[in-house]
Amino acid sequence: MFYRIDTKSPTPLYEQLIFQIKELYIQGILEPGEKLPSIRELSSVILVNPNTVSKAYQELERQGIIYTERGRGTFLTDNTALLEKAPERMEIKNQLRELVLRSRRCGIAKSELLHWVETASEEVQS
Amino acid sequence: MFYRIDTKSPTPLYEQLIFQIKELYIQGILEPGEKLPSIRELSSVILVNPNTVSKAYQELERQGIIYTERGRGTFLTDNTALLEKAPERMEIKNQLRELVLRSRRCGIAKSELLHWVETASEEVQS
Amino acid sequence: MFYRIDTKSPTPLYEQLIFQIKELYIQGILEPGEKLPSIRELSSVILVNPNTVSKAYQELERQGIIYTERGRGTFLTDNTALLEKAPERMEIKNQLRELVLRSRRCGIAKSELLHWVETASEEVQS
Amino acid sequence: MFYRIDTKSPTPLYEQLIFQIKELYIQGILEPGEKLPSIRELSSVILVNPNTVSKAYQELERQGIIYTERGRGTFLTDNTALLEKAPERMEIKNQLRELVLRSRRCGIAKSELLHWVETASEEVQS
DNA sequence: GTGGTCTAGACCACT
DNA sequence: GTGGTCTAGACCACT
Repeated sequence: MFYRIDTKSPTPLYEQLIFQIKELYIQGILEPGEKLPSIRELSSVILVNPNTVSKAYQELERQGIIYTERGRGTFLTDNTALLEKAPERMEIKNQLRELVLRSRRCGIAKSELLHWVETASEEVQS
Repeated sequence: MFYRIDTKSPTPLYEQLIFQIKELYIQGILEPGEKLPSIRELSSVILVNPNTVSKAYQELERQGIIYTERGRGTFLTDNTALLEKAPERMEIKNQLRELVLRSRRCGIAKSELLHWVETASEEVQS
Repeated sequence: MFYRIDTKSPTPLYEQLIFQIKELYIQGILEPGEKLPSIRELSSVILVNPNTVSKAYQELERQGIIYTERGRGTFLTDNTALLEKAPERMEIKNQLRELVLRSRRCGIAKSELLHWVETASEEVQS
Repeated sequence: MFYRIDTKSPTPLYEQLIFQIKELYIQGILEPGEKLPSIRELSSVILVNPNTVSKAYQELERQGIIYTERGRGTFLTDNTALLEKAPERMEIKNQLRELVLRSRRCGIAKSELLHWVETASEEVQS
């Protein structure tokens, strides 16, 4: 199975799930229209509380990545916007990794990088 | 005064203080050997509990940025290693800001960036 | 239960906890992967404020002895480096006790021993 | 001058003074009967509050190393017991330094050594 | 329930 | 006055 979460990571489990499903979708492993596993099924597979899976699905629905049909299940939308941006996402992700590497070499702590992302995000927002 | 914290930010107050003092030090506004305001003084200036300032000072001491003299106060060390890396720090910070901007344009959420920094950090560590 | 602290000792409570958990781990009484009691539980067992236990846990995490899973609890890492050094630690501890005994016989105060350890540590560091 | 104190050391200034005067006495640099500098004089030389010097002198007097004559000054006693134990003191000090070195090599923190000295002292006392 | 952060306030040793 | 430790208790996100 390709769903996997790391309970030791500082990233909340439900966010890990969100990122993973998005990633699988962008990489074409999951396709538009495809049915996702039910909350109970997925929670038993990845050994996580059903509430955690539910929270992830709700957020994905809010982002327009999935939709639910009462009684039938949860399905991936045909989100072309997201798919089109896949290459740029990849690039940003790689450049971020590059920066993390350089940071390590000059002794910048992870907490500092995270804080810089926070502050830059706030500036951009306003 | 140049110390300021933002109670609305998701970054913990004590971390904001750590980052700020480091930044002031790197920019040369605070100089090696200089005495920092006492815990009580600073806490009354920035309207924060003394324990919060204390936590920040203790972490800075752990990082070798400051040292304390019992009954006398807290002073900045002569941390040449940190000062020498100032330009590269600046550059990394700027490139990070650039990435945040680009991310915004293609709809990547802040939480996603934070998670990528987390995962990249873990990979680098091992 | 094996957790116990001495409020009359000059060693801070949180340090006593750190030393004790490390000791239990090294002696194999606590094992890698094992879950430590929750902060609230332990604090109620040893009659200490939760913040004090928290401080000890955070320092142990900094030392790589334990890790925390958000919302789940605190667990012992598989710190082989520490376990391998157990015999030498034991030996050093014993020889230290021997020196303390001899010191007592020729009227050397505890404070003097502590100071010698301090100064020797500083010399070694540089 | 041979009196020197280190304000950055975690050892209290008045204890540093005590240790230093004792050391100078044991090494024969200060001799029995010799007059020590007055509190005001010494405090101005080593740039320390007079109260700190006073506290050191009081403790040395309590230990029978010095005595004061009202209006004349402070003098070193003829403490043969202390002088006779000088070689063993030296040896213990050296062995302690050796242990500190070994500790460093197997990652034992200074705080741990200090704690072991504390606990061993308590055991011996009882 | 779990740990993380923060406040208010006390007490202590050292200067 | 200075930092260090500790308590009591609140609030938060995550599970």
